[in-house]
Amino acid sequence: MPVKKRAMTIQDVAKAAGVSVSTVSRVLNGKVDVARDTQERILEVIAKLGYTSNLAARSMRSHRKNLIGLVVPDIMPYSIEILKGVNRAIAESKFDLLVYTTGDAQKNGAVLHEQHYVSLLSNSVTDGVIIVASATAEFIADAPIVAIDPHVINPNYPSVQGMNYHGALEVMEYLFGLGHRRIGFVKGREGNVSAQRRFQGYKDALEKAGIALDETIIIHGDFTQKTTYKNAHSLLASDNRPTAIFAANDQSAIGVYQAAEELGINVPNDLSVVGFDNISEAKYLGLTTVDQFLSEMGYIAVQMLIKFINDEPLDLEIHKMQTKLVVRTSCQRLLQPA
Amino acid sequence: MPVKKRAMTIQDVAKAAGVSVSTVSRVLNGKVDVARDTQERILEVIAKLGYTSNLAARSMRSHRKNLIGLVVPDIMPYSIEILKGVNRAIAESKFDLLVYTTGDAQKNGAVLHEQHYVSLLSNSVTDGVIIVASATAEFIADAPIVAIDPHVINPNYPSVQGMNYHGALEVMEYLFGLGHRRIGFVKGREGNVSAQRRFQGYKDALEKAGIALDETIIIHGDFTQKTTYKNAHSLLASDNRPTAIFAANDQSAIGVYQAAEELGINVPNDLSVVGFDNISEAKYLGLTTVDQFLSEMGYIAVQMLIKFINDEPLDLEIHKMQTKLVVRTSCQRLLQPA
DNA sequence: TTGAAAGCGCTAACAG
DNA sequence: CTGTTAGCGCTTTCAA
Repeated sequence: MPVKKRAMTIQDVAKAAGVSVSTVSRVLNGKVDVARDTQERILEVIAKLGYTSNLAARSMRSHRKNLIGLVVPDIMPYSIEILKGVNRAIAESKFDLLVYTTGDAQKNGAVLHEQHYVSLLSNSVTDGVIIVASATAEFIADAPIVAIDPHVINPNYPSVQGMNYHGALEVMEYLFGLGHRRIGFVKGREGNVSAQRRFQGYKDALEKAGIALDETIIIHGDFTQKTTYKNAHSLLASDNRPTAIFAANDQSAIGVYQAAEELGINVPNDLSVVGFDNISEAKYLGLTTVDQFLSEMGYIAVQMLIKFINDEPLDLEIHKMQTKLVVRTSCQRLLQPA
Repeated sequence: MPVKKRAMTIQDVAKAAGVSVSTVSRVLNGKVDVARDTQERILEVIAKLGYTSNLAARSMRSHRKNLIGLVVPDIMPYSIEILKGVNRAIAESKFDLLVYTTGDAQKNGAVLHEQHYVSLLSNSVTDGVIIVASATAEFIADAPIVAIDPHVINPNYPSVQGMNYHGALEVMEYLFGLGHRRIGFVKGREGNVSAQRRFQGYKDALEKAGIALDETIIIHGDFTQKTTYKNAHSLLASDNRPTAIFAANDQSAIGVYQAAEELGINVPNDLSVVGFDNISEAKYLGLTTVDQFLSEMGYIAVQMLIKFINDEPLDLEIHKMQTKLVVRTSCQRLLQPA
């Protein structure tokens, strides 16, 4: 059976210490204008009673809570990667972290509720909130907001974004450098900004290299392994097969890998496969992945948010991180076309 | 620049809709006794204004918050594994999740503060809390508590525990079945209950098999790769080398693996290595791991907690999961002694 | 240096 | 059906 004692209030402490609630409150908040012995007595009582102040009540009256909120759609590989970076920054700061999730983006009729969760935290309990992969454009909030990898970009609040476009250019250049000319692409989820950026990078790289876009070597996908696996078969089985395939994310890359394997096509000997993102087992399959440093994004977002909370200007270092660290390509595993 | 509009209150809504705050509150809480058109008007205003109720204020008055708290020391592989299971259960429930962490177990002078965080959530904002890998024995809390894998077991509140002892027995039996007789052990962190249980399982299994405990093939460790790597060298290099090594966790197993590799000892051909836990890259190194199903523990803990919150009895199914699912050994990779 | 008292935004009786 | 009112536990003036 769970413990269900009634929680103590500041009143209980006051009574036990024989003082008024306001005096206890002063001690609690480290105010200096309390007599030494009163202070000690109160602290003793607090310790003995195991009293902890009520977050809700406290948040309601005072402004600074030393708490940062993070709203994520779920705890899946993508969010987890970001969480790791956020955690690191939190550990280094004097803020604690409150992660809010419904466990499933779809649970309560989706996107509509993002605003809800943000205000839930920001208006009450936290000093600021970070929101991951949001599709909402505008937020009403008491406290500062930083968005990570938002699906739609709004100039009204700051965000940390993956370098999708430039990452894609880099990958293509690397493939060109290896001698590939016929490079297929697996598209990401329809309407997703990151996916669009990656595709744009692919197309622009082709154009710059003077290679015509060949629609027949473009595979439709939705960031899932399964869809790509299904959609990749016919292209891989045909004579039309490209020498390399660039997938919009690592899951898609795995899908290609599985389809290839089933058809007896060896990766990477017969076919080079690169995938964006680096959060799945793709790397263990010998696939090349483009690391977007999701966790860096989380780390940076916290730093930015803390600056905002403290009303400090964003310094150069953070800007640099923002633009430099977020993408790094690691293509060691790719081979030249057969 | 972050958005910093003043947050709306229920008063603003009431004013805008031309009703009293209590009427708005009723609509907000889905009470039935509100006229159709009043209701609609209020909902419209709420939507237009983008109003969201203040968590802190709401929590203070009403008892049911539909929110479950989870207190974790940090967001590291161990906690993440549990988080995944918690997330799954949350997604299936009508509760949302609030994860609280300081980012680093050591940040504020450690263990002392667990009680603090628990009451922080449980006394105010959540309907119940799950606490991971706690070292605290007693909790004072308003709401129900469930502990996951506590370092010290207290009969006063329920906990979900990994089957450390039985898992260890299973591993040993499997190794015996393969013909191993000289089986080394890498100990876990000193004073950790799980580590002790695993070691006890090792010892008891030996005894049951009529094999004397050989202290010389026991390696000291602390659950880290590095320590084990350092400590394993001399044993692996000696003639005394066992045919199999059972490590208290996966990190330790990796440490053994690295040391072995460096000495030109092939795993698993020359030496079988099994590790408890299954959250690191151990599996990709071809090491055998004992899956404790950390994520299952998280899943179960949420289910238990929800039962407590709803004052429902724990049903058989949960009990079964509690005792049956938590450990599964998967030893396919182990070979017979050379 | 301390206490009394006024709310923070909200919900829940209690009247009407 | 709706408004008035009394707090929830806390911080923060304002007085003493």
